Amino acid sequence: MSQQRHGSTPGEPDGVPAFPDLPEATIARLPEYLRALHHLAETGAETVSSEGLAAAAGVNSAKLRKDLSHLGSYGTRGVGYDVALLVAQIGSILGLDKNRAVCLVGVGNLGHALAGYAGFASRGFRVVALFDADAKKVGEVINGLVVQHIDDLQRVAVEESIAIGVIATPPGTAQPVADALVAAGVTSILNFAPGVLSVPANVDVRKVDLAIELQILSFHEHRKASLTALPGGRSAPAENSDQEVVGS
Amino acid sequence: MSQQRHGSTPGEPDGVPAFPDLPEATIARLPEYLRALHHLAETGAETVSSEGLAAAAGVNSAKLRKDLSHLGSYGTRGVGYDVALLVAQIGSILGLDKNRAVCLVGVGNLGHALAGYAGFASRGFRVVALFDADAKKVGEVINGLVVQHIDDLQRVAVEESIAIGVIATPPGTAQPVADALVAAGVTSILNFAPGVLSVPANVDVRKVDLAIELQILSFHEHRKASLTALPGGRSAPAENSDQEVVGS
DNA sequence: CGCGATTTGTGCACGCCTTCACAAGCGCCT
DNA sequence: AGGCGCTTGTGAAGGCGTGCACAAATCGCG
Repeated sequence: MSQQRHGSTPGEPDGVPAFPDLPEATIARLPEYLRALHHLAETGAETVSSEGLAAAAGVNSAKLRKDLSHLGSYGTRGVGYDVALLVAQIGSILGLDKNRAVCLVGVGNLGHALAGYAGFASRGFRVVALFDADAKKVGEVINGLVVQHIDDLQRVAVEESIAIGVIATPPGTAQPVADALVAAGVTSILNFAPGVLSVPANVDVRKVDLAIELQILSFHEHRKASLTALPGGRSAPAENSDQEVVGS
Repeated sequence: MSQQRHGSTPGEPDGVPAFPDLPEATIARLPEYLRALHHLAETGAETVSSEGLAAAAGVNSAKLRKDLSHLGSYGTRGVGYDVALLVAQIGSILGLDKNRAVCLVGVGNLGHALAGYAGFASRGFRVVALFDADAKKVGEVINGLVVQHIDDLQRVAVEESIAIGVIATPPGTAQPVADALVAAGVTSILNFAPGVLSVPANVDVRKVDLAIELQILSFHEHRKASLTALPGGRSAPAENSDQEVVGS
C-alpha cells in the first residue's frame, strides 16, 4: 500500500484501470471470490475478514489477501473488507458491468443446455444469438431465442457487437466455426469441443473438456485403489475436514 | 532412463504401476495427449515425433517429452513414439481400461445434456445411473436410462460399484448431494454447481464452473479493450499462427 | 489519550513447473 | 562397418505461485 492506486489510467474512462499485469492465477480466482461475496451480501454481512472470505471461497487466507492486494488497498486493518465495495471493484475489474453479449454456436445436446443455463445471465452475460449449421435446427426457439444459420454469424455478430463466442459443436466443425467467429470480430472463445483450436494471437481461447475432467478423476481413482491395496489398513478415511481439490 | 521401469509394483496385478508421484500438471495433460494420439492413429500414423504430437496437443515439445519421460522410456531416439503403444500406456495409467461406472445427480438443463454426452462413453466411462430429487423427473427415460430418486443413491451406488459421481444440481443442493455421494462410497466428484464443496480428505473433487470461464474471458476482453484504446495503432492483428490459450 | 486486540498487507523462502540446450542413442545409407 | 542425421531424454536455469510469519495500521475501550 502507501500508494493510493485509486485514480484512473489515461485512456480508461471509468474509475478502474484494466490491471494489465494481474497474475493469471489471481484472475482465475476472482470470480470465485465474487461468488462468495455475493453470497455473503445476501446474508446481510457488511464486512468480511480475509479468513472468512477465504473459507467461503475455499482458499488459503494468505493467498486471498495477496490476491486482493494486487487490486489495491480495499481492506481496513483490524476490521476486514467492505463487502459491497469489493463486489463492485471485482465486478468492475472483470468487466462484468459491461453486460457482455455472448453468442453460442452449436445447439446440440450440450449447446441446448448452455442456451438455457441460468448462471450466465445472473452473472453479467447476455446470450444474444444462437447458431447452428443444421438447417433442421434453424428456426427452433430456445429460451426465447431463435436459432439462426451459421452463415448469418458475421452479420449478427457485428450488429450486436459480440466479442465472446461459445463453441458447442462436434469436434470436427470446431475449427471452421472458430475461424468464422474470428472473422466476425470475436476476440474471446470458450470451446467445449475436444481438440486444439488455432486462432490469431490476439484471440483468447479457454477450453472446457468434460471428458478430460473425468479422466483426471479416473487417474486419482486408479492411484487410490492401488494404494489402499497394500499399506497398513486405511479403510476408514480421515474425519470430515476441508476440501481436497485435485489439480487446477 | 537407464532404468527399465516396466515391471509392475507389488500389489498391482496388471503391468502398469499407479505412478503415485506423477506431477499433477502432467496428469492434467495426459488426456489431451491421448486424444491427439487417437486422432493420429485414425489417420494411420504408426509413429509420431515429440514435435508432431506436441503440435497436435497444443503444447511445447520439450514439455511433452518431459511429461512422457515420467511414464518411462516409450520412445525411440531418431524415430519417435509408437502411437499404439503410447495409447495403451496412457490409457492404462489413467485407468481407462477399467471402464468406470459414473452416476449423475441432477437432470435439469445441464444434467440432461451430460446424460446424453457422447464424449463420456467414447472415452471409457459408462453413465450407469441418473438421480434427481424432483419426483416429477423420476421415471423419465434419458438416453436409455431411467431417472431414479436420490434416496436410492446409496443402494444403486453399491450395487453398481460406482466410484465417480457428477453433480449437476442447483447450487443450494450441491453440498447435501455431495454428502450423499460420499456416504454411498463415491470417492471422486465432478461438480458443475457453483460453490465450494466440503468433503473428506480422501475424496477428490474437480469443479467446472461455466460462468467462471466466461468471467475470465471477460477480464481479458476488458484488458484488450483498454490496451487498444491508447497505444501505437494495433487494429489489424498478427498473422494466424499458433494458439494463445489463456490461463490453465 | 493510551493501550491492547485484531486484521491487513507484504517480505521472504520454498517448491513446482516450464523452457532451453545438449549429450546420448538409434536407424539408415553408403 | 562406419559415419551422419535425426530424435529422445534430461541437467540446469529461470519464473511463477504458494504459504509462512510478521510489521504496520486501525478500532474500541478504559
